Amino acid sequence: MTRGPRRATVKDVAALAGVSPKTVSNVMTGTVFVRPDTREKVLAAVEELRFVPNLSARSLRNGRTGVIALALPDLATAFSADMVHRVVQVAHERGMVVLIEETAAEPQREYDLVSRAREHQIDGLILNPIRLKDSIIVHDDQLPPVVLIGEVEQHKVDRVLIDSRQAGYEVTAHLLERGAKRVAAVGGETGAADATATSIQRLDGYNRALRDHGIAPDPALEVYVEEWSMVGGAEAAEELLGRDTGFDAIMAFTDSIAFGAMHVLQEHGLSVPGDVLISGFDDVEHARFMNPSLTTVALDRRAFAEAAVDLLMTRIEDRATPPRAVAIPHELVIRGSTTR
Amino acid sequence: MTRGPRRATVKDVAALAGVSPKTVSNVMTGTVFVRPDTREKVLAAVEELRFVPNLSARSLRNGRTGVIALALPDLATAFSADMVHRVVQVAHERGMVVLIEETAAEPQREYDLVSRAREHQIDGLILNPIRLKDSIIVHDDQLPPVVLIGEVEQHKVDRVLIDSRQAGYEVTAHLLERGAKRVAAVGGETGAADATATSIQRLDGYNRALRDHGIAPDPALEVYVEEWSMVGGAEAAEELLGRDTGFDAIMAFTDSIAFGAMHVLQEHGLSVPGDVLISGFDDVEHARFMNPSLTTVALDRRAFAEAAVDLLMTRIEDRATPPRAVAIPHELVIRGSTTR
DNA sequence: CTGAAAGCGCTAACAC
DNA sequence: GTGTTAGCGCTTTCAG
Repeated sequence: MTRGPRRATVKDVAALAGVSPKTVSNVMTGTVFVRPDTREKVLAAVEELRFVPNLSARSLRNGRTGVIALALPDLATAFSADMVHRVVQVAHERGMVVLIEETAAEPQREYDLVSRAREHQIDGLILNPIRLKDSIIVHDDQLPPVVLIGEVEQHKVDRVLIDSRQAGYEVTAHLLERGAKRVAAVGGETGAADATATSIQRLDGYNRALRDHGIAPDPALEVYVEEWSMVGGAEAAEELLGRDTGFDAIMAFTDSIAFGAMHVLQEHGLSVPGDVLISGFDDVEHARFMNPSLTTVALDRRAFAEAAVDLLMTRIEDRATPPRAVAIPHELVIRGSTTR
Repeated sequence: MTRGPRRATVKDVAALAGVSPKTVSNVMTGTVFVRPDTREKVLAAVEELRFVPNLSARSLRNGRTGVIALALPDLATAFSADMVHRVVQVAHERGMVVLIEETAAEPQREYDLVSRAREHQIDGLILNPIRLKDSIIVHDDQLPPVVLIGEVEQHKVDRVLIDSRQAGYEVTAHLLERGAKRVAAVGGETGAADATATSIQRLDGYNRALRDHGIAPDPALEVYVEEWSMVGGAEAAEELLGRDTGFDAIMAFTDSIAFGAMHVLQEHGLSVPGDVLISGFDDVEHARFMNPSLTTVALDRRAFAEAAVDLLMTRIEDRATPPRAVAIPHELVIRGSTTR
């Protein structure tokens, strides 16, 4: 390995500025007051030597790296993209940088991240768990600072959540009130072995809405989608069409699922919203730009990211703080896909 | 700051296993052969102490962190999301982790990243420059390992590119051959102060295609889009409709622009592809799922990410290697938006 | 193949 | 306010 020219160190700067290394350190970190003229001398030396502090050394000393990790199941989804975008922005405002990890392809990685966080030299972790069972969190006695995002049922760890149960209720009720009689729920199944809290809660809201409107649930209207993507949504729609259930609305568990489903319906000559009403979840940017635009559940993702980062930073500061949960409010955004 | 229990160190492991720290190190890094029984003893001690090596210390010693940065203008776009996804996957396969940075909101950051990479303790940087002028790269004598991605005109640095000029030619020709007479180019303008290499090349291909088909370019058909997003595309379409140019096709510089434009046209009661043909660039996943699906220029993004990561790793290994450019082939994918 | 000692660059603790 | 000393945890000499 070829290396560049040797870097200047605090010692070099100190020598040139005629001060001690500690003073250089004080100037660089800015935590202690330094007399202006000394400060100037140091800065001049820093400039001349193009001194850049070595963060590895600093981390080794003070135990903090200024790096947090964001671990999401699938980075290719619009929701993930937006989360990455927001978290990177917020973290940067707080003086931290963000390491990205993807967990869906390799479930073991989720566990690995939690248990070996320190190896990766991250100060903390924001995790959207999919396979992570409570046991992993609970059984590990020395967790790194972790914030869970999503609809996790887990009370020992900081988390940011939305009330998916209520949201699921609201969209379903909206579909029903717009005249739908046979609303399909497209996403996870409560019964599935890997049922996520998200699935369970959204489906629960859906079922309660049906009940409140005097409609009996029909298992044929519940479609399981393995991958919550457009491809998954498309497959689910084909499945649904094959079942011949006479559905007249789709309550999709994510916008991506809704997009995929809508595409297939339209390919089959069905009109949205003429023949079938469709709703999504997340309000990703595409929702506004589809044809028709998509009714969906929106949440303030900036607030979501801020809550996650801030919870994490508090936890990093004080590992003993009792776990907190922050709920981000949601809002039903009604658009063309449910407006005839 | 509250801390967890003290972590085990190589020393502790060495003591428990009855060997020297160096042997522990040898076992952990796996670079040297260690006698199986010694190895076992060490591993047992590692297990018992739940020893996790401290990467800051390791970095401090060997100058490498195993972290690369990926800096993109806007993380919220589908193209970015997919790049993040791929780069994280490839990097992970190569044993590296990825730090994400966003540059558009704060152009200074681009310079900062290049010039202060070492401070951030990254081994190298994959950068999709937008504002970065050649001067910054050229003038800095001690660059960190950098790979530029996109259509950068820059021969002193490793880069991964696609032949946007040729691709621009091909889509435009396709539009023309499908009967369009008045093709609008929606993206950047060559004349704009911040014209990017991407704009220049795509527009150049567009102009050459027009010429080869005996059509005179019309400045009224060139629409500048500041933000290459759906919102930007929507605004551009409004602008184009306002200009009353009698356009019958849109060659959008990205899929997102195309989506935004298509939405507006359809809102105005125009049919795609009936009244207007539309094409995009990038082949993001949504392209297939729009209504109609979008004709676009596809490139193998997995190959793109692999090329970027591999160039970077080679550069990290040997700073003296002459700069290389890898071209990723593209392909015109014809879909509903140009099929009547 | 394994051990001992030195030091990567920085800052916490303590002097002054 | 600033200097001195020591050491964070690891790996690289260099011996053996």
